[in-house]
Amino acid sequence: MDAELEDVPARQKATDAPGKRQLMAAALRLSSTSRSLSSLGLRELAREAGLNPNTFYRHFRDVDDLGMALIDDISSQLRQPLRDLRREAAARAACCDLLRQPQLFGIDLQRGRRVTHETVQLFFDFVDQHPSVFIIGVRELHGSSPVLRQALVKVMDEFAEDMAIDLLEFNLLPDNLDQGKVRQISALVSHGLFNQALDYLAQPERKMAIRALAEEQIIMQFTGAAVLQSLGLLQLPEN
Amino acid sequence: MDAELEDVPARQKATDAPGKRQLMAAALRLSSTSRSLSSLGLRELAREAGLNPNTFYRHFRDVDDLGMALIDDISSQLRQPLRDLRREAAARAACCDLLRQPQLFGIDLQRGRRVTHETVQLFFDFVDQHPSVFIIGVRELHGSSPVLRQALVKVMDEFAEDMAIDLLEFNLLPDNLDQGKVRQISALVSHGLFNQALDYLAQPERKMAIRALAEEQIIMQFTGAAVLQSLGLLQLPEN
DNA sequence: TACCAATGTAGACGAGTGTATACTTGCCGG
DNA sequence: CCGGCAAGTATACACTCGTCTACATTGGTA
Repeated sequence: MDAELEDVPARQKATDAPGKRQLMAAALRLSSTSRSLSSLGLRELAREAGLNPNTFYRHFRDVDDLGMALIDDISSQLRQPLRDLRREAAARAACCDLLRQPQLFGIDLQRGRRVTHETVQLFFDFVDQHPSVFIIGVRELHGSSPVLRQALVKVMDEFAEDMAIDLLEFNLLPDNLDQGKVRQISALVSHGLFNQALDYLAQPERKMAIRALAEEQIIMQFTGAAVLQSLGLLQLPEN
Repeated sequence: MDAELEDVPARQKATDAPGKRQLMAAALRLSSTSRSLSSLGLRELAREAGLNPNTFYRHFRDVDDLGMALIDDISSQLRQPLRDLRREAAARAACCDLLRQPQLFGIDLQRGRRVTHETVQLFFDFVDQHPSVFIIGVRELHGSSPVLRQALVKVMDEFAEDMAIDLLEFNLLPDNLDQGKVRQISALVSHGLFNQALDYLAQPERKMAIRALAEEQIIMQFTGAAVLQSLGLLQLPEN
């Protein structure tokens, strides 16, 4: 039944009490198959974790509190690994062709497509390896708890921020696109990717198609942005 | 307190029993301020509607059933009006300049931007007038009930389909973009718009910025698609 | 050794929930 | 006028929920 495993690396969790870890794991398990985290009962969680209902009180104030702890955990599981992998991939793609060949409006399409491809594959591989994390994350991102929403938006924006930094560092975009605009477009791309993660997991038979679609969507956005910027027609709002 | 009103036009609802209407209205009211629809209690609904709990059984099997009825209603409230408004706007934008001036890769940027602008304004005006509908819709779109999810995806895809038809009819895209690709891009745009509707409602102070951002995102996508297609570099998956 | 804080358990309380059965009311066709 | 039917109500039962108070076990530390 439980073939996921989802090896929880337990960075700082090692210092946490076992009950706390079990409760968080139970929340992840339940919310991926059952309903949204906010609607999970304190007792339901404890039952799934094989603990006494009152043990919950020892570690969390309420379910939202557990949600925040879970998001902190998710964030630390996601950000650094994904970032490392992406930088590695970008470097790999960059070293293969030392000569930049900007074909179009200052954008090097071949290299951009290769980096995009690697990034997208990386992202969805990660989704495949941590399905519950993304299911609960995207669910709560559109859920009813403002606290969790805000925390998750922050996670996504950090991801976008990392992406923007890489894009600038590896000169993947035309020079006339300033930092702010790169950041905004990265945010759009990031939001898009996370949203598609749910469809990706819900429709295993379309996995490859969704990957390709996401990839093409990103290419379209960056190409469009570069072209419009070159023509002086890009009108992004300041905030 | 309840300054929304959201004048429910009640197309076919007029034939429905008053209790049924009250229950659906209550669901809309509750799920926009409180939690997700799936986690609403049968009794909670009835209480909000000022009815006996058992009245619920007269009209619905369970909460998901009510959700489906609600979505049917939402769909009929949304599709035709939005479509009419959009066609009207497109016609208005088209008649102003009879001469097409394809500036770039077969795309008429000025006209495209104008139509996009009108469409986006229309859409978000609609969101402003029916906030609860969009809150509950987007919530359940990422929610836990597969039935509701599927129904809502259908609504969004119908919206995309209408948009694609208009795009083709008004020749807003380069001729070399075949119907399938227009449909796919429309789907991407549609999904993007609906997803942004939640942020839009959650952050009233950023409403104008979100509108502008959505607009620019659409322009970027279509521009990118047109440019890539012209270069023979558009690689959308068949499905 | 004795204390103590952290962790987990036990049992019980009132409130709220989904559901079943049975009852009332208003309406409409014959 | 009457019988049936749909809509809504009343009451009751078993269950789950969040929370409270009290108790047991552990490990470290003074």
